[in-house]
Amino acid sequence: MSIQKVELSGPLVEELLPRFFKALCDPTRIKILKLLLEKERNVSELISNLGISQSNVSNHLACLKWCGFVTSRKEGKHVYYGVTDRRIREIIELATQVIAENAESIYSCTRI
Amino acid sequence: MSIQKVELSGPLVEELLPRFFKALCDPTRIKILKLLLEKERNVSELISNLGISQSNVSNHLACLKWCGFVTSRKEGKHVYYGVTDRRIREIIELATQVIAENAESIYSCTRI
DNA sequence: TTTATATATCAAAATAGCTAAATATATTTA
DNA sequence: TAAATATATTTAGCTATTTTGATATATAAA
Repeated sequence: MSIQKVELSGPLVEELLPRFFKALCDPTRIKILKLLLEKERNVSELISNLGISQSNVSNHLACLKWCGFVTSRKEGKHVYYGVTDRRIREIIELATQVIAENAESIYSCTRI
Repeated sequence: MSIQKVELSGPLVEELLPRFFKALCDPTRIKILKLLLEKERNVSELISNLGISQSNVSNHLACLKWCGFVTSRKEGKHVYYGVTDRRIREIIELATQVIAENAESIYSCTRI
């Protein structure tokens, strides 16, 4: 696994960054990520934890997997999902810190 | 400036995290943030850099300011905006690293 | 104080994303 | 192999967000 050269500017990154964060801006996907940051879980476990429809969970998982947030492995009838990239956790932790200091204004923001 | 105690779980964070990332999931807002990470700029400078309507820029700035991503100061007729919280840069840099390693899949994702 | 410039706000049209139901596929068990 | 279980995909309706145009406000210059 070689270290990638990261180009912080340029059209590619400007197009992909919003797509990346789009994966994080849905309440259901955040709940899924937090459950998967605790431990690996299969789809059924996620469904019962979240209390939402199976197709909804699968759709969100497909999105998270496609964009590299989670990985999956098949075990019999079940498919287990997990968060492998430690930077996902870091990003969520940093965001949580900023939120802690701006909670009221973020909560009251009607523009978003 | 005291260190905040960050509660990583709980309903508050689960509600506010998606709102926080919503601010980052729009292409125009990302472009604005990247311009402001370079240096402080006023609204007119942002308009000419982005090539979009004035009301659009102002709307996005209102959103970014409300949620604590940017700060503003008035100087005569102009209003200058800037990014003060270093963690905003860190979050975008971490995301850029992950993107660099998943560029193709993120680019091809039709679910988002 | 009138005019021009800079920025903000609001509402409506256009667009994008989420949810759920139906259906498809794959694996296990009977 | 048939039935049951687990997960994935597709589509359509619904909802939320973005953009734009019109209008408002505030400052500076004439």
